[in-house]
Amino acid sequence: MKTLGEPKRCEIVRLVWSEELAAAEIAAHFPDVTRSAISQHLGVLRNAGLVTERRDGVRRLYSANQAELERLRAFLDSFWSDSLVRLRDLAESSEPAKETS
Amino acid sequence: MKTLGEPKRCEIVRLVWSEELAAAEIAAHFPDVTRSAISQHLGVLRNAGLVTERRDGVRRLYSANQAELERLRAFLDSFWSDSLVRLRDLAESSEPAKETS
DNA sequence: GTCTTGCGTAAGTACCTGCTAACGTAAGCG
DNA sequence: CGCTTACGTTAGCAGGTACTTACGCAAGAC
Repeated sequence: MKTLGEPKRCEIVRLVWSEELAAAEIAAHFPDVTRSAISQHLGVLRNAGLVTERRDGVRRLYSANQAELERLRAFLDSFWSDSLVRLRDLAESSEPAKETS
Repeated sequence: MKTLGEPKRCEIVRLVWSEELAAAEIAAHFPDVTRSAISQHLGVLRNAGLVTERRDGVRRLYSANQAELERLRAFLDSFWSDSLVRLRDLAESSEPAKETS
């Protein structure tokens, strides 16, 4: 979650979500920073397991790790749903007069 | 999103999601850090609009800003659904042989 | 008034991080 | 072999940040 907190990394994941892209192609989307910076971001994403790397000759193709991203999505879903459950529990315990005879 | 990337702030939001808590009560959940550190985290969360503050005499009660958190949830949902849409579009454009006469 | 309680704020520090510049490396072309 | 391409990696730096310590400030209690 902290990894995707960085806007550039978040955008990189979106780029490689549906299509495999080479490092240079990804870097081309960020004209304001050097390829080196993007390469480091890719290293962080790869280390976090959010993207996978595939070698094609001299190029390195990156794509999103759907499984890991689905895990993150599940965690975020639980974050909200658990909280809503607690909200409901609180509502039930604070307004018991309605149902109690 | 970056704000919730910090584990302590994430946990604080969970704590005040369903019940209003005073600053000292929140700090009590983090024995390893001083109240000052928690107070600063609360400042960040308040600044980000994720929690709201209510004065009660000398105490300050914090609760989660449901509206803002729902906005965040919507953004995260769009993050995934948009990506899935792009995946589908890609699948359609890369396998047109099936349907094309 | 003084004292305590509950909290925010300011200053200072150690650490982390995102960046650039320069270098290293493997693949392919001649 | 050298040369280029497409990368990663390292060193170093500027800025951010999470933390502690110390202080300030309002609300009651007395």
